Amino acid sequence: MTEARKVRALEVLHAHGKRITAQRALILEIIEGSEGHLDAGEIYRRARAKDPRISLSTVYRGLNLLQELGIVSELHLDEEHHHYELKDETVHHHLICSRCEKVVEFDSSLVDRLVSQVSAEEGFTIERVHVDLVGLCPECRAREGS
Amino acid sequence: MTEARKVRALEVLHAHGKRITAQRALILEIIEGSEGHLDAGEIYRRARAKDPRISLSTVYRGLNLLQELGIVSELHLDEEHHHYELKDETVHHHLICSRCEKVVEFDSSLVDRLVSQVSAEEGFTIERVHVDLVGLCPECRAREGS
DNA sequence: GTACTTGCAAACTGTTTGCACATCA
DNA sequence: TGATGTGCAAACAGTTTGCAAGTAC
Repeated sequence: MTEARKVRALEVLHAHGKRITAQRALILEIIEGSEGHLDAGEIYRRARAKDPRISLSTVYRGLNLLQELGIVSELHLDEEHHHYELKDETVHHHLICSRCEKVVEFDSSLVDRLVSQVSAEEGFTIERVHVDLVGLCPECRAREGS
Repeated sequence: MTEARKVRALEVLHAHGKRITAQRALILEIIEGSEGHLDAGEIYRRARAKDPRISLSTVYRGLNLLQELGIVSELHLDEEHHHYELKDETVHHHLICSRCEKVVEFDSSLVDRLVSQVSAEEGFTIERVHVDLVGLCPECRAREGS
């Protein structure tokens, strides 16, 4: 099933006249099987475990291509680097634990209401919506004591 | 009035045993009189217009200090660099024009409702909330035609 | 006077690019 | 075979740091 998404992604590559190389398939596989939200460095590290000869620039080029074709999205969860996830049909936003960095996805109709309200008030035509909530996840809060 | 905020900021500096240098005052002045949301490079450029001898590292160090003391906040409006604004008592979020890069601040009680809802559902204790809506501002939409 | 700040240059991190070689269709 | 993709090294942008000289208090 998650496998099906990878196959679909590879078809999109092919449909755009791009080659399906071992490296690209590997990058997709890693993003797929990872709860998403990895950064390029981490994808590179994991890729090297499977194929020690892959280069960091190939990872970046692969991610950029996948992004152009709409297969993955680039996130800006923190200030320092980009993170990537498989693009999903369902819109969702991110809850990020400030201690363990875990990312949980959520969606809420309140977001849509917010967008309608703000766009009506300010006259913007909204194209993209980013909602990131940062805080302690239940596990870290428990561990935290207090 | 906006002047008053700068004075207050300088007092905070002083209260923390930090010196009030011409460079720090200049950085504050620039952020103050700028509709906010400048990045370090732009602050540096404007600072040099007033004091050609200021260095980029001084700007970065100043911004980091101001941030540590809670006087300015660092934003991540786009992927590439940090932006800074004077920290305000009132919470607000950002509407960003994808064409002219203009930033409009907004707030809405729907955001608070969203936070309560999500934190109740997922068990997170929310510490920070980022809502960024990206789209065309009214002016750019008009100019755009279509 | 002395601790804090600055300017400069050099280091670092994340990301992109030029180029020769490899490779898939 | 010819267009595409890869690996490597070098280039970049944004940001940070070490150090000697300068400055606020």
